[in-house]
Amino acid sequence: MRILYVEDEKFLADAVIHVLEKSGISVEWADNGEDGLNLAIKPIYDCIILDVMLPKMSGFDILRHLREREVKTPIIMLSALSQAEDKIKGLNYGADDYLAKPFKTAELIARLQALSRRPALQDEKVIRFGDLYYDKENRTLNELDLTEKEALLLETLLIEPDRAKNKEHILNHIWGSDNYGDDNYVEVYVSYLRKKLKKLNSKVQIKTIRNLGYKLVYKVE
Amino acid sequence: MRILYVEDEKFLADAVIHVLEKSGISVEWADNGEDGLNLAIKPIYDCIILDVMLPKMSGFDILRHLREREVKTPIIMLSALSQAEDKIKGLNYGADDYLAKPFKTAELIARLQALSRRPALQDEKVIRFGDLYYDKENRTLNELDLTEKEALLLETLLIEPDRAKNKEHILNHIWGSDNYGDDNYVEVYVSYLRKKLKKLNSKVQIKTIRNLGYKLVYKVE
DNA sequence: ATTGAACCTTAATAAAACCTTAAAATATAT
DNA sequence: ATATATTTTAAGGTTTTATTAAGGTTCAAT
Repeated sequence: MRILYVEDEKFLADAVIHVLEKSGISVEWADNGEDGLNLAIKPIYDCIILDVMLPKMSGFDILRHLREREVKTPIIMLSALSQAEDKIKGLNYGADDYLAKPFKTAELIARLQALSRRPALQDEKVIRFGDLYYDKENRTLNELDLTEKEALLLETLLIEPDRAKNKEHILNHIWGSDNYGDDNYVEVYVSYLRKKLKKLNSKVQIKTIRNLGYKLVYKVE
Repeated sequence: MRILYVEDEKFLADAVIHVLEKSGISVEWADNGEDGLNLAIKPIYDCIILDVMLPKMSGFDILRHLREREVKTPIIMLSALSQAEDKIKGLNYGADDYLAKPFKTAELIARLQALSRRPALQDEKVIRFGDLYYDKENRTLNELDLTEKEALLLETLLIEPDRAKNKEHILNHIWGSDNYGDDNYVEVYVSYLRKKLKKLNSKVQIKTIRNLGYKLVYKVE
């Protein structure tokens, strides 16, 4: 997935771009409204994320120009003002979604994926996450081979990596929804996968959220 | 699109319904607050339009009840009073839009469409309050993990944060209504949650209102 | 000031949830 | 057919969280 991100706060932009790229989303960045509009016109993006308050030209203005020229790229507006009024204004001008600042990047990713319909990463041959490099085709994680179930577990966790997955979800994904397997299956394979992550000296870990599920985290200290 | 319209002025209602249906919007009508609430609870509407002044139960009351039960259907408030105060009140209680009477039906339709366009905006995964950032999905509060019960307590307090919740209410919300637990459960978890707020250096506090309950406050000095 | 009720905090115990390991069963390759 | 790898099962251990209980503090009424 390839997106355009128009945002003038460099600090925020850096952080967001970092996370998005980690999730396999390729990001182009413009730090003002004019550049943003010029890029946005090109029909190469799967989605455009527009901050409202921008130098030279506001997000609303860009939005209006784009819709006037019938550029159909899905657009998500970002604004510090969570007022319903602003929300309405953006949506009336033809934005597809609206997110109030500050927002959780997981939320942004979820909405990007909702808009782009096809669950990203799904058909990628290779998935990067943190210092990990998973090759689906060869079922290798960095220099280690994974078994089938280990690989399926990893793939499950790599779909929307910021979202925790519960055991039932994982069971369905690996053993099929008919099979009402034991939670212990999951625990065992989480344990196996953790062992391999450790062996790789990866900074990626599988975090347990009690009663809720598991998720991948990239430990940056 | 299917909507619920709660309005006691029959003459107005007829006219509005007529225009909406002509635009392909299917409308159900309730002419008083009580019926309105009973219908509104059903998660089958794309939007609910609430008049403020209603027999038996005001639009604000309906709104409050709905948000308390975590009904996420988008809501548009209608009021003869275009007072800014009323608008703020409605939006604070969780209305998504506000329209002053008299209004043009074209305006209403535009707003209905704006609201229905947004994809699943209603199910917020993240709740902000003051300097707090609660991520329901990952059960994190800013950078800290919460346990299940802590999270449930916080969620309870975050529903209509301006209203104090008494211990019984909290017990029901966390331990279920059948369980007639000890008030001390609540006190213990309030204490735990306070400890985490302190650790976060948050300006949000849990205020005790003796004999009445607890509420969140955002301390701005 | 004294008192009792409501509330707070903390620590211990109990109960779940989760983790790990290894043996048994099954599948796969040689 | 045998060896090897993987999956399933099972058991026991570890950790986290929930509950209980006890003693302390605050508050408001007298």
